[in-house]
Amino acid sequence: MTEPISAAFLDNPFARKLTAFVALSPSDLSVVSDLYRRRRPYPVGVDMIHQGQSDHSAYLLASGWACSYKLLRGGARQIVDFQIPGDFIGLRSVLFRTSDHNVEPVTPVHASVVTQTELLNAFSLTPRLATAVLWAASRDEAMVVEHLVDLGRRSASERMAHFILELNMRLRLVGLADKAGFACPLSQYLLADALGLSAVHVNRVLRELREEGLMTFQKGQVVIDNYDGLVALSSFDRDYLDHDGPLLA
Amino acid sequence: MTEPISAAFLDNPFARKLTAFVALSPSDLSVVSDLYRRRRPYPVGVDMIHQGQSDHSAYLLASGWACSYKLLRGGARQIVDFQIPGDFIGLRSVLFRTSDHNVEPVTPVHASVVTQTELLNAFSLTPRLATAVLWAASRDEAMVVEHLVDLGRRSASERMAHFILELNMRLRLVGLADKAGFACPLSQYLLADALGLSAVHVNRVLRELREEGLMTFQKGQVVIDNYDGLVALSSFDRDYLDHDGPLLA
DNA sequence: CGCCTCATTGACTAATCTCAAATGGAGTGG
DNA sequence: CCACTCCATTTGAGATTAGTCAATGAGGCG
Repeated sequence: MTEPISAAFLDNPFARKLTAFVALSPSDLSVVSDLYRRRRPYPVGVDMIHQGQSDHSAYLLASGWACSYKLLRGGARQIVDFQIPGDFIGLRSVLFRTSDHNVEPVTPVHASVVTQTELLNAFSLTPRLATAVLWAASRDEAMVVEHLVDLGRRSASERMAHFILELNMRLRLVGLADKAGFACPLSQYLLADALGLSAVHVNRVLRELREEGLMTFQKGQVVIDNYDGLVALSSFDRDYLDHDGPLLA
Repeated sequence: MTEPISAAFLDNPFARKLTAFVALSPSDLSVVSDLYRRRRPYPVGVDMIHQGQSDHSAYLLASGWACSYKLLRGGARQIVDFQIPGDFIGLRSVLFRTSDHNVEPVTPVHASVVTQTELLNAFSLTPRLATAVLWAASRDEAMVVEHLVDLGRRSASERMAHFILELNMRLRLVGLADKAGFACPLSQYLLADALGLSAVHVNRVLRELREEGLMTFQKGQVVIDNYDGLVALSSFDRDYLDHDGPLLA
């Protein structure tokens, strides 16, 4: 029941993302397509992964956005990362049992559950797929480190610019953005929790960037008015997003 | 040439750390001891791992402290993590090829180089050791996430308190600290680069914590005057430091 | 001694937060 | 269709946190 490769490629962001790194074989692609076909909806407001839970399943995000975050005493929260179509959710919690944070949908989401057994099974059957998945995991890790640098050493507007550029690169990989902009369902509160700012200040920063002709984020749409300007402002260096792959396979 | 286990345990921080997680067999311990015996000195001021380098070797830190960091345009730097005796340096760069940051000694260091081949070899020969090492890697990752939360959502004094408590827990695991304090070779500049603060503000925060009877950091010595007070201030939760182990082995 | 680096402190400045209020859809019930 | 509510966005004013600049001290070392 293998579909034509081009079809799997077109509507399956996961296949699209992974093939950007390794040339997957038809049998690899059919595993991916099987997973993709199994997707179910998850509503906003219900955690997909909850801090400290023992059920270590992972998800393959087919459509919609999610975020992983930690809550602090006092109600504050820090968003560690956003997940977009094609991303693995909770991969580390399956590989490493590190589910010390929550994951919840930002928009209504379609995702396929992957159990630990299935994943390890798929790894032994399709080593190239395993390689590709581990590559994706190491890329995620590099993004967390870069996020840490953002919070520690960049100003609010640099952070915002850097964040938007990173998101843009990630979305382009799955065909959901181009250099001119993309649809973005994140509220200013979500941006604030990710960038370590207050929502009020996020609003001011967005206005500032708009008035300087760099980018416009309104009504769920990011328009990049001056790409090079944003790159210069945030000293964005895309290297960390397309490094070499993993060795363990 | 296997040494008595107690000897390996006592002067080898790496064995000490790993045995806190899995009971290593005599043959596991002899592998660890062999590595430990191979250690060489590395002076302060010379990078052990340099951003973008292609030689993907890792180090086992036997004595001294190191730090991994990223540099920004403009000279600012962000320290991602400190490495203390018993820690792996650049483990991820061997497993994942993610050497997108620098590592340099903070004090004169003794460490053993581990090549990729050796590591993978040791993994297949001593699976329990592999399990233990991957556990350590996933713990490191949890620390990076917690560090990110620090920078994004905690005030300067909360950050400092949290940092000191985490360091304390880590050092206790290798017998270099107890609940009352520890020797700490970090300058206020290093603390600043790790905590995303200016050195001047680090100094003020330390004074404040001292005056409030919480902790005293002077002359390379951290004295914890009020442990519970620090825990309360920083909402420190040690769970992320002793979670369950990895599944891949 | 002279030269470092690190720690300490004060005075001032800049970035960001908090509080508060106004605006503007989008949906909902009547 | 209108009144109403809810929620995200927007803006202003003032408070707070943390940064910058500058000067001084204290210890280590050739």
